[in-house]
Amino acid sequence: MRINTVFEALSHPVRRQILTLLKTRPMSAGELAGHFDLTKPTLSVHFNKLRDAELVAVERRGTSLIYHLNMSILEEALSGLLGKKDQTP
Amino acid sequence: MRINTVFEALSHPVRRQILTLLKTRPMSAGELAGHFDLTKPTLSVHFNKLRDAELVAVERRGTSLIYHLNMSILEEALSGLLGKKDQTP
DNA sequence: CACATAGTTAGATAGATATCTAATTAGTGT
DNA sequence: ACACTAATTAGATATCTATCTAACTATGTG
Repeated sequence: MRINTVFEALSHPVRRQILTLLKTRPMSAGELAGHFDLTKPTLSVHFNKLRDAELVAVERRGTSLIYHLNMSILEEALSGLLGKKDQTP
Repeated sequence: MRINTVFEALSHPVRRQILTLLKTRPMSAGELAGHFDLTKPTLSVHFNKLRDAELVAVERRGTSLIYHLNMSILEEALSGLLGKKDQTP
């Protein structure tokens, strides 16, 4: 896990919005793109950065690519900043 | 709290390192600058971004400016991304 | 196989970010 | 008032980031 890659990925509002959208359920690239006033190639670049950070995982389903949220990386990165190694609640 | 400002501030490794240094104790601008291979003006810009995001607070002590960590903003921003409004442990 | 659909990659460009040197402000002491 | 130290702001520049259009890849269907 590249902590720098994770925080860079989180630094753009569109990418955080994508993560928020994926909190409800997995979505295809096209469906996600429909929520923004940006072209598909632009969104595709954002998807790549999220994937590089492992904040999302991809699964092909026919012609569609389905993006899934990966919460655990988010938690890892944050606990890295916030505190000690093991902080059992 | 500008969530965007907070995440932008967190996106640079030097700024995250500054926060980590401040976890142990408050430090002056000069002392913080000593930990990096960058000029003071450059660090000063980083301090400003952290202050804008309210991730740190400043207190003047004689000719020195002492920077303090403000954990709560970090937690707020993160819980905003991670989950529901109130997630009492 | 030809075509349509979903999505990505490539290349170009405008705008934002990080960094430096030089100049400025603020506080302390002589 | 002057000099000294700590730190900031200003201005310039190099690099990085986001975005677009155009071209390409992959999958499914008649």
